[in-house]
Amino acid sequence: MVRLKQRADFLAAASGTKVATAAFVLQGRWRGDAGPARIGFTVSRKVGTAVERNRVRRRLRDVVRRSAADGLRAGCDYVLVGRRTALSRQFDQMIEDFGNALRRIERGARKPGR
RNA sequence: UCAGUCGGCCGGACGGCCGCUCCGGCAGGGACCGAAAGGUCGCCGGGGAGGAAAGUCCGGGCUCCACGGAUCAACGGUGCCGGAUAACGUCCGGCGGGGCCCAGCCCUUCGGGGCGACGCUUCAGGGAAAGUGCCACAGAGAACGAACCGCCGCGGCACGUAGCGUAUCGUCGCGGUAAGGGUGAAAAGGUGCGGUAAGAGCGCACCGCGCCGGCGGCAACGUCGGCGGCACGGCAAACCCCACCGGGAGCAAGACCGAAUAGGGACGGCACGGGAGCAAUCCCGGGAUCGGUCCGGAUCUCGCCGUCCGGGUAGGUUGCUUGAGGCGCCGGGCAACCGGCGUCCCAGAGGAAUGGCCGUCACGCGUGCGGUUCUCCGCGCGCUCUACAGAACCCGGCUUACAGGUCGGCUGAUACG
RNA sequence: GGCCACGUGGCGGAGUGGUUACGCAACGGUCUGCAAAACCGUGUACCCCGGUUCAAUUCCGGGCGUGGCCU
Repeated sequence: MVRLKQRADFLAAASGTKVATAAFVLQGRWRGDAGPARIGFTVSRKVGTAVERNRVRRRLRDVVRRSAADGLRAGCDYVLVGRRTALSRQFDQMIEDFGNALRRIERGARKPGR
């Protein structure tokens, strides 16, 4: 899994297509080159203490890792913004949420033409 | 055995599947990203959050800046004494003060009041006779002490009671007085006896306070004796004085590598800021330097292209974990702690690893059913299945948060001997 | 990670060791046919816990919260 690390990449992804689910918000942006898909995670301080924020990020990371082969398109950047419900939501449920969100990103990214 | 309190220690265990990161070893050949610096991608073995990692409240190491060194001033901090320590506002031991309990002693109008060994507990605990300042309201008076009501004496008035020169009461004036009332957070040594017109350290006893001296102790201080009759209210977490300590910033410190773009410098070529004018020249701007500053002035300069150079931003590498280190034994010390010997290497991330999912068990909590006088026992279900909480350069402390377990001390209750 | 400020009624915002200004808002009244404006009046606060002091919102210590800077 290639991670997003630069602040500028996060800001660019935030301007792309967004899909909200119960445990996270998925942001996607087509980067325009042939490199591998990159994933970034954002968990703000509003979510909770450092322990809870770490746990949210780790669970989301494993959600992506378990379904990475499925819907990720090369040349795209994705950012998952964690929410507090990611602490307690069923893990299988979150994997399903992620798949659905990816398909909606696909349609949404094509429709406006960018 | 149970409960409370204080202190120390621990703070889930085992297993399966899939991952992350660092170190060592083996391969050392390529592939990918990037303009470069550099980074990513194998196999095997091993390591991988805390007692608070937290708050950032103190003290250091380390790094840079300033600096020849020292002293003083300013500012900030600390504040009984001794010790521990690299250092500290921390820790240990002692001293002193306050509070509680109380053996006992003293006084008593027999109601009570004062002192108080030992014990428990608590204290940011230098100096208020160097100075300045403050002490609201109430109260007569709040800090070179003060007469409101009182109390007492003397004198005048009035002669009402009594009575024939005095007593008592009333009133006015002068004086004495800190016993009593009242105000207040605080009223100028306390209690008792004597004393007195009434009172008063006026005198005495005990206690308190101050000064001097002896003795004990490294010291803080204690104790004994004498003197003073009391002169010295509180606040320094008010200014301040005294003693001691402190240069400033912080790993986003700092070091190295280093684009793109803009800007700087040097050299070369063309051109010589804008306007008027054929031109000399005049007018209007911008920038730099000079004189301490402003105004004013003087001098130099202004564009384009190319090559090279240095600083430096993004980014990357490093700093980055062996340290006032852990564990064990022995020795010293009341203790904090110190010394010696042996042994071990024990997280190093960087949009940030140390995990995700699942199973079994232990424990706890909640709940239901059954047994049971209760305590409790058995079974089932639920819990993010665990409290507080996540290293960010590293140590020593402090403070704050914390389910539960365990060990020891003390106090109390109950049962048995 | 580090550094630094600030918490005063519903909101903004002064101030001080001794009963906290002021403005807006709210409520009640006067005025009006009804309202607005104007005028009069009322209520509501010193973030929390300890300490110093006779007395703390103020001084000191600790906690909690909010905001800013260093990139």
